[in-house]
Amino acid sequence: MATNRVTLADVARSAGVSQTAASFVLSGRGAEMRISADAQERVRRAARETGYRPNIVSRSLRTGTSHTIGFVSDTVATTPFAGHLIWGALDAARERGHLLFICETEGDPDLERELIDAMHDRGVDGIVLASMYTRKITVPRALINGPAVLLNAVASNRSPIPSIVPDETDAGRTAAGVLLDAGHTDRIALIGAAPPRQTPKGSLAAVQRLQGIAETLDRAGVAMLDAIPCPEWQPRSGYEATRRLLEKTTPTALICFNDRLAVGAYQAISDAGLEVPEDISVVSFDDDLIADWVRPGLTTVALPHYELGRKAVHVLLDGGHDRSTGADARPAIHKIAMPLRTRDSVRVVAAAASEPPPGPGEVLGSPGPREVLGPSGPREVLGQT
Amino acid sequence: MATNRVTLADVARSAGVSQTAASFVLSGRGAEMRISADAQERVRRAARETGYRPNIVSRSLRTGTSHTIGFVSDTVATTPFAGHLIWGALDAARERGHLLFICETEGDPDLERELIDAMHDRGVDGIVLASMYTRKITVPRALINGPAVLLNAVASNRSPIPSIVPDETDAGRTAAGVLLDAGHTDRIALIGAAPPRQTPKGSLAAVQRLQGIAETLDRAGVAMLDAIPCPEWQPRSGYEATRRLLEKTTPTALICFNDRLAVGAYQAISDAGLEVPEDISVVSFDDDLIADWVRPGLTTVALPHYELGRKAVHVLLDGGHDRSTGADARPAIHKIAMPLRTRDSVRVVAAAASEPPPGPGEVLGSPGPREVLGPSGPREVLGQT
DNA sequence: TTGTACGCGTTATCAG
DNA sequence: CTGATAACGCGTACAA
Repeated sequence: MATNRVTLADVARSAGVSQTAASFVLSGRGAEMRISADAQERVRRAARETGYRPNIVSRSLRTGTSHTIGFVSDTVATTPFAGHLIWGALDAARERGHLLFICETEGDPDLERELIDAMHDRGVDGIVLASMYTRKITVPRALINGPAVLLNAVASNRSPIPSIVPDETDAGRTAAGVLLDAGHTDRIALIGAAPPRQTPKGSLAAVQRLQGIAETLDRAGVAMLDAIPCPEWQPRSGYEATRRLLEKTTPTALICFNDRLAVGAYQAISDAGLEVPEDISVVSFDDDLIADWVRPGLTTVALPHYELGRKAVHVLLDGGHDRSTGADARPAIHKIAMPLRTRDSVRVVAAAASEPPPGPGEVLGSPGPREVLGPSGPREVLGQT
Repeated sequence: MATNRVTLADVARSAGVSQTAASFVLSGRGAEMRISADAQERVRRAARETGYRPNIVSRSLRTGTSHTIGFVSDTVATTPFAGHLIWGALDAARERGHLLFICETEGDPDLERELIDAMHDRGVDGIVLASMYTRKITVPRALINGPAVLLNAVASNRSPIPSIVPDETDAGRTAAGVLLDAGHTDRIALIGAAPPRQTPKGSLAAVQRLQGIAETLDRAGVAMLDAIPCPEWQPRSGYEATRRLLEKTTPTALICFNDRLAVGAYQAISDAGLEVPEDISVVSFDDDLIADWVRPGLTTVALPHYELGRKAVHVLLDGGHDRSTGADARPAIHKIAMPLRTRDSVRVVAAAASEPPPGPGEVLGSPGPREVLGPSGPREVLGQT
């Protein structure tokens, strides 16, 4: 395969010690094994000078650990937005000395099984099964052949595999809280609130976001003005829904169930001769690229893709010590906070306790802490020529 | 690592033959070794029923081939557009029974070396070193430890490593040809044509596209009206350049050096009270996502990312038998055709030989065949909720 | 303190 | 036609 590598035996010979001694020294157990300081030094020098690198393949065969993780996604790998999932996983893996096998199943269960098996054949230490959008999935049988975590997904069937998902319910609370904090205690409408049945297959965002919103609004004693369902979470649907809404009533704030719906809402609001945020405040979810393109910038609760990816490999690598938690140990579901990205689409209605300059929103004390920004924002996305 | 796998020894025992026999049968050399048909059948049945899968790690240790490829990119992996590079590589690898290690160097040479070494440690069969945009790179020393190809890049130093790049020169010919074919024999201006020095670090697109354009225009005997350089290939620069151009002259067609420049040009044209393509035709390069968003749709010569990715792993896997081509065997540079994506930004000026309905452009016989569309257009890109 | 020997799961050589 | 046996590179009981 390569220009002949130097092996541990080479190093040992070159240092004038046994292979065992060399092995102990290089794995840091030299002192423990009471190898002479002189011999240790000779081994290290030989290793350095010959450019010795341990052969992970053979080590893997012996120890069963390959410092390798499989990342199996439905289509996330080469998708513009959710590619940040991979970014996080990649960074976390590298920090811990692991490499990632990455592949896509294109939603094909057969291909999925084939790829998972192919990874097990290569002795991966575990598999991250990732979904492009947060949803319930049926865990493929092939996964039981080794450690695994579900990324951006939860198991619909009973399964001992832990999940990493965004905290959508809390995101709902955050979104509603932003409006409350800005003094909107009335005339709040929802765009995209759909009954579970009309929601993308297995999607969790719809119900959980709604739950968080409803809970927060209830607690504050404000009633929803209206809620228009949108089976398709695309700009066009958002536009239609908002148009219908504006025909029958006059909201002062909108919570759109994702940014693409919000873009449609922007357009409908504009068509109606109204302005964001002067006439209608808009808050949304995802922090899609467009959230920063539209004018005024869209205040939105961000999907923490990068952080999700990181967490997935951490849980995968540190996992295994949580199956003892009680007899009926349910699979752990790790919820990752969805940080608020404050932009300019929310108007402050009532004067409140704190400083006005740092943009609208972000004021009054509503139940629970409110996340802002967070350290996980990944790098810029570039063009291609 | 897993629920104990079934090994070749298990299969042999279960079939009542020696491990050697089992190995031969399962590697298809049973007949050649004249194993009894009966024994062969028993082995195959045992393998099937026990769900035997060969352990690639141990096989790799023995044979030195891991059915694994390393894909090292600067930042292409999670980039919206050029992620298609990976898509192509992934598909091609899977078709040939290989899995991909994917990682990113973020342009850091130390990290790059570390990752390449980590892959060699894991016995990869070869490494694809990918760049986000086509350019010259200095080949990292670590690559010499095994087979490799350069993807979307060529070596600036002398190096025996083959390259896969888009055929930018021919793309230039194509772009110019589109205008010629549509009857534009006059008043053609260039937006983004920059002297090599002002071009993004090591970028090849600028010079090669220009060369192809110039060559084709020359051959047709048409002189360029003007050429405005744009050191930054971004919409803003395209806007400025086009504005300046329109202040001093009146082109009837623009060749923009990429789609982002073209978007800026659209805006400047609109600001000047003119229309595309009625007043000014526009043709461009890349087939960026926006090319299909803007109205009218932008006719552009596409970067064949998917095809590039495919070709890279093919060359990597089939390579090795091309070092014998003469004594001074230069590294092969594989140029991948850039297909034309015909949309609505080019007006047909002169009536010509062929059918008018199928959109503008795509008519007269100009030197050489003109690529259209091509089978490599990958899948749709989706949202995230 | 150091060296010997065995095994991880395969493939490959070489006598029977 | 088949069955021992070695080897790939490394880790580690065990013996010296």
